[in-house]
Amino acid sequence: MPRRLDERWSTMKEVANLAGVSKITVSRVLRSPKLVSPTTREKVQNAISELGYVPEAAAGALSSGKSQIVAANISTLSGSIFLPTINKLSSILSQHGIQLILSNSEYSEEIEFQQLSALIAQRPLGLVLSNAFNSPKRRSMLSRMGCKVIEIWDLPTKPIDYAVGFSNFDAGYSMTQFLFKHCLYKKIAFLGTKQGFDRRSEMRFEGYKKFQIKHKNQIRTVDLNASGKGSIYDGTIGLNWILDKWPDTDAIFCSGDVLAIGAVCEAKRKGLSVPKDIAISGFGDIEFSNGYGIDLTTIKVRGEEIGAHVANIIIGDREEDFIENKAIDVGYDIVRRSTA
Amino acid sequence: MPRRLDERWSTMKEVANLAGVSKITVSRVLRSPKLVSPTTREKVQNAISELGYVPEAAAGALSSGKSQIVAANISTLSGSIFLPTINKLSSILSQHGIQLILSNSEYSEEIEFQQLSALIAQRPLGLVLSNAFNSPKRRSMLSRMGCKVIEIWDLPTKPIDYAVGFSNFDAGYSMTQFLFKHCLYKKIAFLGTKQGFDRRSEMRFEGYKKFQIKHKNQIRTVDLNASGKGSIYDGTIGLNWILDKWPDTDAIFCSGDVLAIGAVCEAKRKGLSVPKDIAISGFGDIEFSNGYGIDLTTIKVRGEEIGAHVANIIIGDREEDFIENKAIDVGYDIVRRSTA
DNA sequence: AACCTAAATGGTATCGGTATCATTTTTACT
DNA sequence: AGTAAAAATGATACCGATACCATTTAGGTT
Repeated sequence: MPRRLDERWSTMKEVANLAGVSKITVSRVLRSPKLVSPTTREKVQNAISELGYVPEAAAGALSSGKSQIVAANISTLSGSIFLPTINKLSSILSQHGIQLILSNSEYSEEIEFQQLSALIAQRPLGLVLSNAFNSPKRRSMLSRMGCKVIEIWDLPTKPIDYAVGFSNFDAGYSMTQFLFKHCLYKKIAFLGTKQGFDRRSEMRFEGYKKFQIKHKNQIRTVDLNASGKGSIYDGTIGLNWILDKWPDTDAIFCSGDVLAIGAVCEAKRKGLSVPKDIAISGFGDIEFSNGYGIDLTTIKVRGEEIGAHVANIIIGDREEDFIENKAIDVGYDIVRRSTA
Repeated sequence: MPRRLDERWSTMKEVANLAGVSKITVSRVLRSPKLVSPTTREKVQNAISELGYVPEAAAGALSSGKSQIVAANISTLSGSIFLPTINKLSSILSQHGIQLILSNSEYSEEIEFQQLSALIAQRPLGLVLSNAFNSPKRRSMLSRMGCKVIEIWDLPTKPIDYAVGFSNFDAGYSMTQFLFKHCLYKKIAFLGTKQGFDRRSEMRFEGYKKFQIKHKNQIRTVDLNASGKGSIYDGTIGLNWILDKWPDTDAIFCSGDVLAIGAVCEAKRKGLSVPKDIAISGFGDIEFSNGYGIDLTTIKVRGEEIGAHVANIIIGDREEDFIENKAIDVGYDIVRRSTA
């Protein structure tokens, strides 16, 4: 009894019949046309377009054991920080007929785990993660993945498989150093998430801390965890908290541009001059950081480049190239504009 | 000869053996646990966790004829306008074990067509489109989809299947009316894409035009097509072009918030007072529109609500509810802040 | 012409699940 | 207790492609 409820799409068999060949030949025309004679190829292609045949990915995946899917789990879509990466990745992959499955993990750990299972169910070619998942349960799942696991936007000391990013620790250290040594601010505070939600932000904080300790500077930071994830509003609050606690602060290093924009705005609202009264720097160099009055001093990250590298890893056949090059450092730039 | 190159994942058969049941029972435990006795269910669940079994989506999809995938093709990821919608959609779907495939169509028409084919190959449960695809070839493909086609962020007169959005035409008309009748600006210009790239923007322009014609007002607009897609920079240029051409313009309705922010900024840079010398309004109410100094008058769109509706349409079993309700209007709000 | 190699094509099993129907076991009721 | 209905479980075929091996055809050589 036929189970095809949906008769809309013709099958490879039907194409084969119309073209007067066997279905394996149709398969060859689609996957390795060079093995098929030009005459046959044309017959088959005519049949394909006549029937409007589109092969069913699930069948191909099952049969070949390889899906045409890449899964990306990023910590958040809002905030736009990952957009250039995702955009670029998706563009390149789609040119190779590979689809990108996107999921975000603004969830409890349990649900996150379910999500991971759901992604594994797709048996993707690659799994792109923006968060270092380090719980043993996760690591064990990931190491069994059987596909390329690519961690992005950071450089873990021990990548599961591949990593494309830069050192958030170094970035935090560099910016603090830049503010201290180059811009000559002496009482620098850090504003941003320091634990839990965003590990990359944590690492930037650690970089800040290291520099401050090394130079025997006071560590000035407030806890934003409860309130927020780096919104503009968080920036306005954070600035006030810091200035309340340490009124002589002369620079604030914000762990994200959005926070920084909020802080700049709030400083101006309070009648403070930026950077004369208080210098502010950010991280990310999102579109809004430059132009229209804000003109933020920040750290520019090459998000698109990360996406392109990830795509190459997934598509690349010459895996040997990466034997010792599992971690790609795309670096970052400190961009000095007018806020610091 | 076994073809399972990847022996990492155990199969349903292996789970069944370990639990001492048939594999169809394992399938039932996963898909309709109520049909299985509690005792058996537990045995099976133990086997599943012992083996770390994760079912293979491709096999299920092939066998059942239903994938657990929804495909979304949106015109652009950058610009962040669709983010709340995608975010919400993805969240709800993932709670139901459905994966979201994302592709963006910043491509030539031909490649776009290939993309559509690639999406069809996945036999998705639903196809979400942010652009009204109207070429006959596309429509014929889409009508054969055999899945729910959902157009978002606009309300086409004849939806292919479903539509969730609002009338961009009305929004354009309303904002113009608001500026004219409520705010009493008399020489209103429109700044934005008027053809080609973004149909929704076109429709807002048409709304503007209709109001202006009806009230015998002059239509003031410049062609941004060549230069841009609505960046901040486009806003700065656009403002100048408009003021060069019609120096007595007293209000500019920008077809997007980012453009509007650019325009506000440029106006201030030129020493103009906003809104006294020139009023500016936007569209979208993105996060950056409010707060920190910009405080833009704009049209607020309920992007998340759109995502939620889309998810309900896809998940909803009670299809009857939608017999005559194929188009859901989520509306919009004009938000008056300080720039107009 | 005979023969050999390479190119082109086909037959069959199989991937890992689910649909369908059949069978067994349990429950409920006269 | 006997029997019908319901619940639980299983056997088998099948979804639509590809892998593997076998076979046919074309092309070139001596």
